[in-house]
Amino acid sequence: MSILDKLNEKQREAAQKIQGPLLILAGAGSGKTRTITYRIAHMINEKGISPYKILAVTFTNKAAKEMRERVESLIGEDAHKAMISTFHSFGVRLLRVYGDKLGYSANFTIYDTDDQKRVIRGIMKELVVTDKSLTEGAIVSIISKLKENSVSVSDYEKENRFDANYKIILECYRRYNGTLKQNNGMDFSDILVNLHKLLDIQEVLEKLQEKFQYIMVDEYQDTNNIQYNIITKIAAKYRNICVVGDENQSIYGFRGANIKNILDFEKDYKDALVVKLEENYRSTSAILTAANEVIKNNKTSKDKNLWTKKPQGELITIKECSDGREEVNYIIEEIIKRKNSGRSYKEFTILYRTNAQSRLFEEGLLKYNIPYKVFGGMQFYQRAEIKDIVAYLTVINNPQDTINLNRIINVPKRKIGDKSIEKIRDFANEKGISMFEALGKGMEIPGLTSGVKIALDELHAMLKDLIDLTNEGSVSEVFDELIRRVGYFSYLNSTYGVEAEGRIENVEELKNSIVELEKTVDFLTLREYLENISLVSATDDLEGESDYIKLMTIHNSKGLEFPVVFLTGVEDDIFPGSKKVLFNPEELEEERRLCYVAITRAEEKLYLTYARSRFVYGEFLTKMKSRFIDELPSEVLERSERVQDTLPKSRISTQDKKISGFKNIITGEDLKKMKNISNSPFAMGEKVIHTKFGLGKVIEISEKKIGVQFVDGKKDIALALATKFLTKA
DNA sequence: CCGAATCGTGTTTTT
DNA sequence: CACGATTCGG
Repeated sequence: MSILDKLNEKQREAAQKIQGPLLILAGAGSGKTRTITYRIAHMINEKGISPYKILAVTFTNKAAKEMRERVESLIGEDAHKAMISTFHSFGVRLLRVYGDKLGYSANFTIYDTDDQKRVIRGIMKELVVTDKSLTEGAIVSIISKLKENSVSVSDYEKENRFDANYKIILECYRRYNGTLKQNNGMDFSDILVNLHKLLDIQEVLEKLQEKFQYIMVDEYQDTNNIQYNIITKIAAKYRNICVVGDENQSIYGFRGANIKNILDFEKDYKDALVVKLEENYRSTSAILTAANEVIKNNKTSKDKNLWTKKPQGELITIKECSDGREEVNYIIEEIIKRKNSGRSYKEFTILYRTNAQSRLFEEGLLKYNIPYKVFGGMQFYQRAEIKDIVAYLTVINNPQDTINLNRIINVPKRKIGDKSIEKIRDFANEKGISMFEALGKGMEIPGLTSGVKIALDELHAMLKDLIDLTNEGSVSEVFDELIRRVGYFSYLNSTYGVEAEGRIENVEELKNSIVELEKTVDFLTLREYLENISLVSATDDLEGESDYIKLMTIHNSKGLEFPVVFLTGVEDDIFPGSKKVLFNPEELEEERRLCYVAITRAEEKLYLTYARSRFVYGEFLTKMKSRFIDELPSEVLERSERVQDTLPKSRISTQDKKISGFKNIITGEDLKKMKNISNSPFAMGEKVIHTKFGLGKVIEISEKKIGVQFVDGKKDIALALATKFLTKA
């Protein structure tokens, strides 16, 4: 009897190969995670390998967590002794320990994309960049790419290129790195860059090689060059490296993932054992046939064909809709139909290419009172009020962090404007102290009014008290004290009016999440907490308990599976996306892999929908169905094309235009109505539907406006416009 | 220094 | 269209 008895033959072959290089090509739904977790369990329990010697790297926290839990269920406590972690958390852990060798102190800040943009924006101002074609976002992504391809500032300088913006980008890159270093901060790429730098230190490298003698990398097709280098270096001594992946699911090229890493593994390790897992346990054969056919069109696809013992199952439905609204209605009808015949909401998932597409669905679902949850998109942590609080906490954790200090120095308003900030900065530079220290010496700073000086003094004292509090208090205590001392809620109330309530709720939700987190560990330090929130991802909190429909991008759906999947907006220019794709065969292949990922999420039933016309960029565009639809084999398809429009086309479109297109244009008719309105058209407590915010309830009526509570907050609507946006529910 | 109005710009995908 | 950034008047 062995743990491995529960695996199929191929899976077992892979799990038994402990020594030497191993490549597992695992098709979608082929029991990849199962194979890895059993392999780890087998190594520890049956081969006597110390769990401390095992390093397993994944891309998302969710995957790491799942892997840990599944190993634990097989062998118990020992599972936690193995290092099962994401690339980034692994890097951060090591850098907390060894970062001083690279000039960082252990409390370094992790900067997200928004922070990066802010820094670049500042630098561009300094450099007086006039070229409008250069956005901070573009520069941020260029810098990230450079970093993840191990091109340092001096390497880039040596390239000495002649493109128009080269010099500007080079200078941005240089100053950006300087700024981050000065602030004791790292961006996501720096975590990898610095981890890689650590490995150049012989003593550290040897230590790690000796510690992690058995290495596993999940989703290997998504590794970028620097991740590849990191893994290669650590594995170089013992060469016990097992990588798992599927070249057909490489969908992160835009962020530097290099599909060659997996394609060339056999060249890198000539003695590698290659195991292909092709039996799929997830989907019906109709779905697999479709997936196989689509991916065949890719040249980079290795020879691999998914098969299943399952029957064909339901055909795949292709639905043509006249526009986005009909697409929504159709999907809702199908959901209701299937719900009535026994399915529950949580079995349905709506997938789309871009986050912006979620809106229409949200409106529709709200209207029909169908519970749903959107994953990803505008994230909780990106909301202004949350970012404010997190910025405060970040400064408390790392007072050297001037970038976050700048964010909150005048929030709430303390009369410290741009001019004053400049003076403080100059003073700090001159004295060679940090900006935080300068706050404490406000009285000595020339050119400030006395009011500002007092404000600085108070701010400094407050932050200092809070820093002291972190030594004895828990994160939630610091949090409460912060809110109280800052007077944050009254700030929200005075600046956001009726909208404040929702924002206060968000802050409270943040507090709750801290309390929840604190329950799971002995003692949560502020540093650990901040690290935790900067490394979480969109689907990390996906739990299967509650009964709601899931909405997410295809990217976010990777690694997940759902009984019924609606793949929406399958139109040229949306999926495959932008026109650039037409000219770039590599990008088209990536889009096709994305399509493959989407199809293979479905277990039992798959729908593909597209619209003949869609409202984008503020106007109606005529759309063509995606080329991917033509790549599907017709024997597994069922077309649900409308035979005939029940309403004349023109009427449909003008109606729609009225609702979503020109809702802000007021006609003579409306003006007449406005004059006649003497009272609110809606009663207190009445349920209403807003064209944009969906279902809401009237909770306030005044002379000029009515206040409506929507799901994501309270909004004010001018009485004169109320009938235009609102209808009775 | 602050708030309001205006102008301009932007759309993949995310650890 | 919708958001953010810039600009102007107080």
